[in-house]
Amino acid sequence: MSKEITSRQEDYSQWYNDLVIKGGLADYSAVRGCMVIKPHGFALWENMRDQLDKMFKATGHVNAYFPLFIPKSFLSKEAAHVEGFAKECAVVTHYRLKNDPNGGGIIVDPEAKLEEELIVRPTSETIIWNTYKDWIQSYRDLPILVNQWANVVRWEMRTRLFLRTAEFLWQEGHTAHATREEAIEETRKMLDVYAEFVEEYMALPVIKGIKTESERFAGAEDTYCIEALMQDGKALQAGTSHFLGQNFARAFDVKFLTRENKLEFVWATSWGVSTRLIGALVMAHSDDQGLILPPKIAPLQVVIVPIYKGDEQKAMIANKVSEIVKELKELGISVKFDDSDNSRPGWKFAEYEMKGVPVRIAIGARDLENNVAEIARRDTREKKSVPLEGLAIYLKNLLEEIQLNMFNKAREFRDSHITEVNNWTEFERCLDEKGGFLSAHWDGTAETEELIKEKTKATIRCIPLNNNTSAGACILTGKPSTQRVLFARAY
RNA sequence: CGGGAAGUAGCGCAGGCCGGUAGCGCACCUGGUUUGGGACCAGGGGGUCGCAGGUUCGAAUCCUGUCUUCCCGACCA
Repeated sequence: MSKEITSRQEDYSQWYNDLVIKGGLADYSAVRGCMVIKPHGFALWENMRDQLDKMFKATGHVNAYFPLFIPKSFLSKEAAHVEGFAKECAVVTHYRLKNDPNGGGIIVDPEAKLEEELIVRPTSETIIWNTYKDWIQSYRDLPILVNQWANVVRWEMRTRLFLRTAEFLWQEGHTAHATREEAIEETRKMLDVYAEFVEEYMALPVIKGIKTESERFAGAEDTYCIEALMQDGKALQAGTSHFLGQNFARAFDVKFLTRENKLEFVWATSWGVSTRLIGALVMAHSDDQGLILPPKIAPLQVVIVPIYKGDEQKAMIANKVSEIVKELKELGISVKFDDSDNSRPGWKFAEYEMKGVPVRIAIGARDLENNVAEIARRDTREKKSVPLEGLAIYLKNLLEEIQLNMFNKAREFRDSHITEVNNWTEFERCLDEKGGFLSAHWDGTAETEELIKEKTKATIRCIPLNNNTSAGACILTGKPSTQRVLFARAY
């Protein structure tokens, strides 16, 4: 039992680390702040990526690829942008190594200094808008709807597997439009795509909202976001979509001729989700036995474990299982028959639970006699004997039910953790004792927001879209407020 | 970048105070018995003790430096 998981109650952070590592998603690497995404974790990312990619294509986007390196001068062209990212950039200063003449091994060749340093991209707005300048002359060139799947680097002080690493994988969409309205529409559309993906495929309910000025992306006019709630009551930003206005067009001088032959700056958006979503998935759904993955993106949906005495029984079971496997595959269900002799059934049960496989089938000689199999679902840990006749259809339905159940469970948790609070005492107590989102009035100033953050570590996660306006008094200052916003401690 | 903890076999750890040439559990290999919730017996392989210096006849152990990781803060997706 070398693989025990720290319980959530004992140490939530350690529980998370245990799940990621023992669930086979990722490992620490020899490189500071960087992780190795292992096959199981990468398969999960591939499933997420493939579905998102489909959704991007369905909304008219195409993929492209821009350089990993960004000339230093590019980054400084948009003032807010450089200020936001300057503190966490990896910088390439040289292009060659050589043998140390003093015998100290390989050193950086001091003569191979770059004329202009290169920044390893923390995001690609600058290199992309520098490129778009050449792509855009007239309104006929618009819109440009490009996405790229890439890695980016942000030199973080403190890292956590998937949630915050120095290098991470993501997609970044960068679009260019002729009008403000169209760009805003794009920004909102992609937020909807993210929300749909996260809710439908990751079974994770989100709140769509808009960020306050202080939480806004560096260089954006507006940042929209989807916020999810983790089991420990902390919020996690699951995706962002930015309306960039004409900020980058101005910085990179990207103008186009309108139908009326007037020269105007282009309107921009950018939007992204990252491997951080995997962290959200783990923290939102899993339990003390291991990962719980939603069927729609689980790398493996069904595992079959044979239980047998002797080769004869094993062969009989394998024979029956091959029929089941065939039927499941015909229904598009991914399935693995684990007939390895290396470990016993109980060990396999625990292992697949750890890895979050949604459904396990155990089948032994006794089951064959009765024409049944034991079906265990990961989300509720229920076990049930089910007739082999019609098993594939049963499993298809079960997978759908698990997907739905996971979403409903997460939504109930989320909904029961949005608390309206109306005075400061309540605010502090609710934050400490209950956690989750606090719906409260705020006077709309960055100063108050900052003060609340200093006092409680809670930030304004977002102003929900379609928020009801209601007159009230700021939770801290008592000044007049027109609407409630959502506060939470966050990852 | 501050504060704490830790690096000894693939993994988890003991040994360290008091220096004498490294051990336990799991995993691994061979053979056998097993198989409905992490099997058992017997035999076996594997470690210049994170790295670099220093003290010493002798260093996992003492000293200095350094790297890495985890936890808690400041910064952030």
